[in-house]
Amino acid sequence: MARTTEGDLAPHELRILVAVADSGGFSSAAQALGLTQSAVSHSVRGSEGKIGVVLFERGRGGARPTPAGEKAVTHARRVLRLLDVLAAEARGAARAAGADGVGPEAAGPLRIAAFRSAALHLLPPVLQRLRARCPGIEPQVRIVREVGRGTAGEVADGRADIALATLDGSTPLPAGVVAHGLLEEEYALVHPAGRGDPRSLPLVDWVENCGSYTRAWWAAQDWIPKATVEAEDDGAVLSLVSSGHGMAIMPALSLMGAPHSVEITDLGPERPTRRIGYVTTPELAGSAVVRALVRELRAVGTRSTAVAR
Amino acid sequence: MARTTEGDLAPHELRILVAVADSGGFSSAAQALGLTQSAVSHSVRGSEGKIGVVLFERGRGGARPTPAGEKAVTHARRVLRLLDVLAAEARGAARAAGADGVGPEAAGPLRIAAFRSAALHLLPPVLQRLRARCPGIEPQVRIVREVGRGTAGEVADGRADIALATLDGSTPLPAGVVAHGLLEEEYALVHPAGRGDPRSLPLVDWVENCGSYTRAWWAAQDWIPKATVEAEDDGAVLSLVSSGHGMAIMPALSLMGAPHSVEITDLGPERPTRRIGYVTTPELAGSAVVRALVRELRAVGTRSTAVAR
DNA sequence: ACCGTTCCATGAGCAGTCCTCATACCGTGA
DNA sequence: TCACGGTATGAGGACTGCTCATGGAACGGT
Repeated sequence: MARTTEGDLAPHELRILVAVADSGGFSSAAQALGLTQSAVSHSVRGSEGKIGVVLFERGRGGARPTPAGEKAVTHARRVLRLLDVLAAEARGAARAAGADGVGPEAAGPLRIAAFRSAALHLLPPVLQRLRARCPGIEPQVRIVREVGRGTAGEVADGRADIALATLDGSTPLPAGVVAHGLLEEEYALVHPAGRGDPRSLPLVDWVENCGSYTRAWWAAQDWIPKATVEAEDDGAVLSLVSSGHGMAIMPALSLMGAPHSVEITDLGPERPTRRIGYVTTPELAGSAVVRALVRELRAVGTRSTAVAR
Repeated sequence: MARTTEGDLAPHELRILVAVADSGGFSSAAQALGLTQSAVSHSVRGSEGKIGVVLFERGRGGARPTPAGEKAVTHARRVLRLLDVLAAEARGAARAAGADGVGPEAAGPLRIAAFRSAALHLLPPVLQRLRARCPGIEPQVRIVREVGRGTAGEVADGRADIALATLDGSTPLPAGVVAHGLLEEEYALVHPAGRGDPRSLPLVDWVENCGSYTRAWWAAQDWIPKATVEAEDDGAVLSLVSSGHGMAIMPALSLMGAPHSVEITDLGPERPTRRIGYVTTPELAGSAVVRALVRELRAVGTRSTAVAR
């Protein structure tokens, strides 16, 4: 008799599944984990035996997850994270036995995914407060471009615990995550200082800038820019503008710390805005570390929503 | 250097932690798991070493979890359950590759906690539909008294996947669970048939009956019962009433299938109601088995909210 | 105060697990 | 055909996790 169910997958087996999915092959997964290709092959075969299902299609280019494999890898990431949380919260509970709520006892690594301007201008004060209040938390910030599934995708795939993301209604959230709004960020016009009418300059745009926020505003204007040039990211846009090569409509966070060679003008009461929020997984939303960060985000984020350097 | 973090806990270690917490001692846990007391002792010590925290206070009479141990055991139950779900969903995905949504491919055990009247009168048709649609799911219903943390506590502690609970605003939900409403259940007056004015009889109450639902209604009445007697549960209440020893204000579910020796009278437009909903953990909310049950709950629950035998 | 009971702790030894090394296999492109 | 990416597989060694046997500590009855 071929026993179909043999037992649960051990953490190291889960890690191997995740590594194979991430790296796209047994050999590269082995390298990433500091193991042998053979060990990975044996382990995956063993996991498949335990579940009773083929998890990866092996081929010339490596290994690709089957539908069952996709499910398994997604869950594997969550289980691994939950194991981390288990240890971290148990340690925290031991430190401050009895004290309830999110206090200094929250501890452990906290993986944050953020788009560039949030990581540069929104997170620093938040993390400073967090460090002061919960010294046991070790925040790890990873900058992710807000393209494709963006920062929220990192959370959905288990690569981050919480993401700072732009929440527009048009692009739907990945499945299995929850989002909450933090602040409404205002757009402003930025152009070279002391150069007269910025309308004569080309508009500089960048890939991550989601047009849906500003489209309505443009439609209400009685002029359109003569030309549009595309830059790598919002930092490059600002650099282009400051050197006099164009003007741009940029969100407040991207304009923090802008050089004095640019002028920032308010777009008036009808200015476009975009919604910034955080995204996390439901099972992490209740964990002490995530709750601690969210509290600081709320405390800091409610101010400084307007344009200011 | 004493390395504080050594690695993740393996499933068998988690199982041992849970068994120790459940059985209240190393020896009994060993017996329950078919292991030696020595193995349990070694394993727990190893887990404590990995986390870096004492998880159980040992003493005569057995072992009791420390606060850290409580957290660890709760998470352990969830991790173990998530591992089950991983395997079950991967198998399901392999069976119906590509088909999305909750279909017949959902499979595996589903642990349901319900209060008495819900288990007796609400669940049967739901489970019948569920069985027809998802034959692979094996529902396990456990009746839990709605006292203390009630059915929701079972979910919070990882002993159930989903709970049917009464959602009143007064008693807060345990941390780390999510709840959704299903139906508004109406209270009605039940009294012995053909006995004249029920107001002359004592009011029968029972422990699980949360007074907060009916308090406002009682305050609006121009009479109060002469006496109140307490019964074990709603079944006992109904039995007392049917044998002529009193009258009661009971929710609709408890009155389904009431004998003809009792008379049920509507309390009018201002009648009290209580909210019935389900409670689950965030990480299970997206799983196929839970989603399948919730869909049937919604389908069945939206009817039959009024009193009817 | 003694003993018996009932817990948990600890050390030694054995069995199974998991990793590595070496090698075989398979499909592709020059 | 050969070289070159990939994975599969078999044998052996280190390690882990279990059991057995024994020790220690705390209580209760006498």
